[in-house]
Amino acid sequence: METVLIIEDDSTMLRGLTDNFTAAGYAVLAAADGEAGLNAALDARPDLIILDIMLPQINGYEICRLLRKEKLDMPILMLTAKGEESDIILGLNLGADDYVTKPFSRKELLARAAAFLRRRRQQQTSVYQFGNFTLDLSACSLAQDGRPMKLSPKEFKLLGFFAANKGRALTRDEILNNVWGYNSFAGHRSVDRFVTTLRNKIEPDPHLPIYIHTLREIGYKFDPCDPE
Amino acid sequence: METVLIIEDDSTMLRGLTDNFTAAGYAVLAAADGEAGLNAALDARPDLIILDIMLPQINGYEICRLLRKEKLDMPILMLTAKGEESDIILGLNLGADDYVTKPFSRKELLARAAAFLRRRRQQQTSVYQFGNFTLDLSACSLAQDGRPMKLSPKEFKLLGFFAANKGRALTRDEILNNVWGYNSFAGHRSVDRFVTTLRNKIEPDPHLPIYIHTLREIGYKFDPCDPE
DNA sequence: GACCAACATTACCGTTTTGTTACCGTTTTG
DNA sequence: CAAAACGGTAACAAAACGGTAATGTTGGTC
Repeated sequence: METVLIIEDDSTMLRGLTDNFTAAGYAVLAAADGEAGLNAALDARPDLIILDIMLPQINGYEICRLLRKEKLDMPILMLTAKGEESDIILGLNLGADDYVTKPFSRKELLARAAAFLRRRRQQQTSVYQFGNFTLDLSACSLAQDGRPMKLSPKEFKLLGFFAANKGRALTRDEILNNVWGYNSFAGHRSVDRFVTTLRNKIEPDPHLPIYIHTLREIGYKFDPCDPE
Repeated sequence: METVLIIEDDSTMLRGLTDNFTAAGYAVLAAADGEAGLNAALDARPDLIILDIMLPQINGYEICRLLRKEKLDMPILMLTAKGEESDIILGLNLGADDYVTKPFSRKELLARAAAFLRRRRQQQTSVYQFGNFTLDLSACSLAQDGRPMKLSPKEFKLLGFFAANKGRALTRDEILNNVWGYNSFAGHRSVDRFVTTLRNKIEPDPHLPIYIHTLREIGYKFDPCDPE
């Protein structure tokens, strides 16, 4: 889960923001002053920081500068009552990524935060782990214990579909439509054949599959946990 | 130099922004309507886009959506007269990175733009190392063990694109759009041919590539580590 | 014009992939 | 229990795919 660190001295505001972000599905770290915030950032390495400018002791600008000096490069979203142009520019120049002035809409703040996190997520690849296998869709690679394995295009697509639907019962028709495509003429048995070759490549014992399970009369189910 | 594309239909505003950005040391591409903007973006691949929402024909949201669909991931800074919260959220959800409402301070806009470009610059290197090769994009040079090698312009661009996307599976379409340009008529097989000539120049054994790997049915992957 | 380099396209060829079939053992059904 | 249904899988032929040499095209230089 993605973690958001909120550094804000106004306790009402802090509680409100915490509620907003937890409700939106983030893990929230809250800090009421600059020092606590700085330590939390260094310690927990959150994915995003919401940073109030007006703080006791160390102010927001200073925190921003220190974080960047420590080579922490998560996005920082600054929050302030001031609407002064020069403040905004100062903040952005110190390495902040965005600037929102109070009073602000909670929804807008959440949307801005989500935009940063989405961008970050885009940059990292989609990887599935199961057993001692690592399936990386964006790199188009499968590795067992770090050793790359060779799969044919269809085998790869099929395994990708399985991994994306872990634990779900999949009919042959569903599999055909998603892996082969809607206007493919491949017959049902083709699925079986590819399941066999996949099993031969990834199952420790292809006759007692622990990843790809057969569901009689239905189809198959990919479930690394399920021993049945 | 960094290129900023400004898409804005109000000619006074467009001229003003162009002046601001050129004065700040950027190369500026200006487009007065959505279609021109879209083509300019696809063609020139600017480092940042300033995008007005209210445009004739195609509106800003649509442009934003289309750009992201084409896998262009440069920062997009939206510009609008509307201050509606729902508009801002819509824009950010469509893949925009920032939102500034008119009237805005020129300095603030420049500062926000600079913040994005600074972040981008941090992330991207212009010198790539792989094997005993050194590829320097800004110097437009490739050297093996310090000895310079000659590459044709397209070979160079292709290798640069590979290096910038190390480890990622690249489809022929992606490669064509990024190396050949969006409105090139080059066919898919042209990619193959250039890969062959590149391999002949950089691979120890072109038949057993260790840098540029073929991904059947997909395209290619540049991965100096991956032996497969 | 002759020449040349860069580039796009084409055609041919070897290899890999893939859909199907057939046969077999197992499970379900009546 | 026997028949039927079902899935596993080896074998095979057709199709798809990528490597690459040859060919055509363009644009620049002498």
